[in-house]
Amino acid sequence: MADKHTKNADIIAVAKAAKVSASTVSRSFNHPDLVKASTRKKIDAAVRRLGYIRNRAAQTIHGIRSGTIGLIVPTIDHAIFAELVQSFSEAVERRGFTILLASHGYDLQREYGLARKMLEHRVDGMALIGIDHAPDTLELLGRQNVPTVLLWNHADDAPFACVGSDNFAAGHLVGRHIAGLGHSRVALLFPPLGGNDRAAERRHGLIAALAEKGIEVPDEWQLETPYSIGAAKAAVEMLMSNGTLPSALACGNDVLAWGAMHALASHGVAVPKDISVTGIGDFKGSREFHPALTTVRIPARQIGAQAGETIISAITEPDLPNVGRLFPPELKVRQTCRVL
Amino acid sequence: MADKHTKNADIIAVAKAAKVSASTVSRSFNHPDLVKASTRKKIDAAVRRLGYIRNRAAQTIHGIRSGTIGLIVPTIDHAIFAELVQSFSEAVERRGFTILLASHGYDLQREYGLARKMLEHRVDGMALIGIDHAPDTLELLGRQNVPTVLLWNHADDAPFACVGSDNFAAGHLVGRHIAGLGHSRVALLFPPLGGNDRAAERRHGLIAALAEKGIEVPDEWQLETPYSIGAAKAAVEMLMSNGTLPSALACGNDVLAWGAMHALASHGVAVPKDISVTGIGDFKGSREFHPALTTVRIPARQIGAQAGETIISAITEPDLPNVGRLFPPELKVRQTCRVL
DNA sequence: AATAGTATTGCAAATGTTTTCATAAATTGG
DNA sequence: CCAATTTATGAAAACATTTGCAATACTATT
Repeated sequence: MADKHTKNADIIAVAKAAKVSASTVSRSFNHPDLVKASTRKKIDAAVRRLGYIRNRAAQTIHGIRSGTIGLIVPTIDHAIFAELVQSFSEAVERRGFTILLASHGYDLQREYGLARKMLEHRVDGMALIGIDHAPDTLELLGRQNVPTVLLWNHADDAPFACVGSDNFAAGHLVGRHIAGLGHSRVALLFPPLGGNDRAAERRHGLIAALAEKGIEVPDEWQLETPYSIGAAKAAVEMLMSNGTLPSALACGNDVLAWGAMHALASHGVAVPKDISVTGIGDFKGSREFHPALTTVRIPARQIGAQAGETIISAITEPDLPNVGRLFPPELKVRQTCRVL
Repeated sequence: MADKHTKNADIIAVAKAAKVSASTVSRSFNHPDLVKASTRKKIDAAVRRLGYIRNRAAQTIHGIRSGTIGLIVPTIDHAIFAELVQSFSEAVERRGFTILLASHGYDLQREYGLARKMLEHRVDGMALIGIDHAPDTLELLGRQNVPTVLLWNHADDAPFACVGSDNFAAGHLVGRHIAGLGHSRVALLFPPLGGNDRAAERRHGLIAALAEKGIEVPDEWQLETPYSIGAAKAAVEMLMSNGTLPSALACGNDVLAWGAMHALASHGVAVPKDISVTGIGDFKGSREFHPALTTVRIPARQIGAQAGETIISAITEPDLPNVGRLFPPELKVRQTCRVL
């Protein structure tokens, strides 16, 4: 163990140890071709001997990039964003960037505060989930002129480049599928819509598709629960105890659908024989579920990876136009729906 | 929109706009009680007008804390660490810190590189998963004298404070439970053990408990698959097609158990009638699963939250001894095991 | 009204780098 | 072997802050 009271080495200590100037040390890191091989060797030796670690903060105040990207998500807790965070982080890591991560719990005002904090850290770019944000947040990001990308949802008129799917279309896809199968008595299980434009649009799309076939969802079949297996299960158990079941249950995402299916299974209600169930998302595990979940695929890994590429290129090539990308949702018909 | 070529305001611009010196502006942020209320007002107005955002990089090179904590996990992809990351991040956010997040995919050499990068960013503290790390990593952290906490696993002789559970005990708990139920023909489903001391210890504990009852696990029943529902399902399907089934299947974690149960269900093998299944972890959803999964609870949220507290206090009160905390694993007997 | 004390502010140095410019050293061509 | 290049290095300024110290402006006390 090095003794505790030694200041950690700085570039000047290295310079002294290698008997060169600080400039040379700096150059040997940033433009190695400009320094003689033998000097570089001496420097490398000194670096190792002293355990020197460069100070990015000091670089950053020169306008050099901080090498960090701010990522603010509603939550990391669930399957929902874990995959996205993972693939996004892998993509930016590959280019030498590191992620500053924070979550706001679907509170867009907290999101603003977090965005500010990330700007204080001088992140080189920002990634947010969804298109709807507090006006403050949008103005802040615009004014500070930080490359920004919006993930998970997509719209042409969004305030920044979007990399995501069309959530209205995703909802519409399930709605049309269910209606097409002949279901008219359908229940909805969605999360609270506040601060969650993705869920809101899915729901709109779903209801719109049903309406096109003249189907309406009665109030008592419009269930709302937080994104959690436990809450979904409880909600569906409540539904079961309250009289007649619908013939189909459309869930706002796969996690909700899993919870619903567990509830149904433990009460001996067979899927799809007695009731059809759909999710949205196609999370890992939905295909393997028994019965395999009919859902709409929103390719989280691809979105995360692409978003990483997009933000990196916005950072490293600021002159290129910063275009987003739409990953169209895709209906995955599996085993949880039957024709009526 | 502000015009793009205006430099973002710095503290001097604010000072000019408020007709005071930069020192006063700085003081008004850091020691507001030292500046007259009226001056503070002028400054605040200028800050708002110019959209000034403090530059933490510049503060950091003064030895002021960066306000960031490095968190390096094997992966964020699965349920496994998502909950932990979430609760850890909430805990440190509450104290005004932000997380720098990276993942190494169970490659401890990559972990070293990531740790280095985080040190370049001058994180105020570091959190790693597990106790085993590359010697380089340990030496680096020790030498740089960065408060460090090890998550998820626990040992008294660990190189840094641990906040986690006893994974050997966790494995032992299931082993004893299964053996106690009269099972002697048991199969194991575990992830690759390289770079994963948690899984390795669970497995040891499990095998030790079985051995105490004279039970051995034949080679062909020692299954290994990555942590994924899909891979687990495939492995168990393979197992089913290869002759006789064991009477119990002990899985290295709940995700693996879910995959196994889906495989069994889709082949009409009833749990627990035809085969008993156990997990480890007690992830969200395991209790709601149908049938409810018998597993060992490792309280991810508590561990994450406590680890957050621990690292913060190690940072803000460096003189206090940096002690960890053990969350003992707890057997959750539910519906997936039967007595033989 | 003068003094002592306190509250407020500004100046300048310091933090750890990078970079521009200038200088010194080495190499090349004749 | 000298001049002309080219290559390698160092000095100093710059980056955006904070802070110790000194100076100034108040307030209260007599």
